[in-house]
Amino acid sequence: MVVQKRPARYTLDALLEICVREFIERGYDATSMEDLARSARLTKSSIYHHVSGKEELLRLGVARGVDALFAVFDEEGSTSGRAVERLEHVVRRSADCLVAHLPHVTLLLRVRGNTEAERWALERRRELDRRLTELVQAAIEEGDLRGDLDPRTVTRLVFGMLNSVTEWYRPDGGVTGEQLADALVALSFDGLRAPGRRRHSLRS
Amino acid sequence: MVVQKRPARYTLDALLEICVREFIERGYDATSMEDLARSARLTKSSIYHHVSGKEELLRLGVARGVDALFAVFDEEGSTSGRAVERLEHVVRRSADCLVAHLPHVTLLLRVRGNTEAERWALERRRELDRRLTELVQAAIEEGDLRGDLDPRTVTRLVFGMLNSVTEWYRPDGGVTGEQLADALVALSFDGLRAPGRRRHSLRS
DNA sequence: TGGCTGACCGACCGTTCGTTCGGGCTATCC
DNA sequence: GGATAGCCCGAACGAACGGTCGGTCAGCCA
Repeated sequence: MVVQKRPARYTLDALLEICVREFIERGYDATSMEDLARSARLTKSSIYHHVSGKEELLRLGVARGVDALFAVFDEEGSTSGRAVERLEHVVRRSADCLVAHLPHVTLLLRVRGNTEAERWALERRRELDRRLTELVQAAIEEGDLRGDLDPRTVTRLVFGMLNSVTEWYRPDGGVTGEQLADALVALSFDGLRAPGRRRHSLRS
Repeated sequence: MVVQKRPARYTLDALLEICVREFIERGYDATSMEDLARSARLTKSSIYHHVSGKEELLRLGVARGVDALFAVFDEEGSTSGRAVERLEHVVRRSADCLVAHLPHVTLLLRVRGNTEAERWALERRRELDRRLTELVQAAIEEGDLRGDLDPRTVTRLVFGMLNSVTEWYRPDGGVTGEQLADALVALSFDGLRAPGRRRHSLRS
């Protein structure tokens, strides 16, 4: 029978939260187990009671980020309706999701492929990229998006703008998640230019 | 008198190029001096003949990236004309510059502030961000950019989209620097939506 | 031709890394 | 109240780290 013996200082999730924060601040490789232990007010060896090692902490962290992002594509708004509406839904909800799971998604977007866990994360990101590209392609074919830009390129740019949010967004920075999602959708679909002054051709 | 004794295998720049490439591939912290030496076909100790240590390689690399980006703001097109035109010039030329100095700029955008050199690089990036924000603010006040979005937020989003290019762009990937710059400017200013279908209000 | 110097190397330094191990403490169960 | 199991600790491990040191070797100049 599993019983609570002594009140544990940490659940796995609580410890993970702290470690992910450290990974983000210094970078995974620059963060030592001592750093993690100090931040959690534990000893190095105690951490091994909760996880098998440093890499598992990374794996658990990025997996949470992956799960959060993939969930957006399973929502009803991402699977039915015109492609352009599905695309808008994905962009908006991805922004929400990014804000809601900021640490995990940030960690996910920083992996470089040095370990098995990181390579798995990179492959999952590529899959997201593929799905987004399909949406853009479909929306162009349905005539709702301009056809003078390479779908692959604009997908990466929109995705890049979306993901760049992890580089600067702070929940207490005066910008709500909804405002951010609005700005992202507005910029992606209609651009910066003031209404009535839009250009419709590529070259100046 | 300084004379060439034996033909040196490396100039500082040539060695730096190799090291920057390694830093980008694995990340600075995950790259050991042994990795660098192996990639340069030198021994560890030989590298210290050219530079004072690992951190100097990082410092030299990011400095080149900083110089390249700042040069854009000193160009004539960035200092005269309407703000919206200066902004477009900066975005377009930053894209060019990013493609032309891809490795150094990529390295610059990855630093996390662990060393003195990295903190200096972060400060310079913040300065670039400030200048771009000023441009956006001015263009809104001149009535050329929509005023319903927070200048700070859209600056960061456009900057983020621009910088995200380092995450995927490859010179041999079939997209020229000019095509990329076109797509970036088109997306930033006019958005994805097909002409004639634009929305002008924020909310759906 | 012989000394000098720039370029490079092999061996090794002290430190820090991620991880392991044995054991101690404490709250619960029988 | 003894046994048990969960949680945590101190000490230490081998490996890998960035960096140092003395020396070798090739080519130029006096």
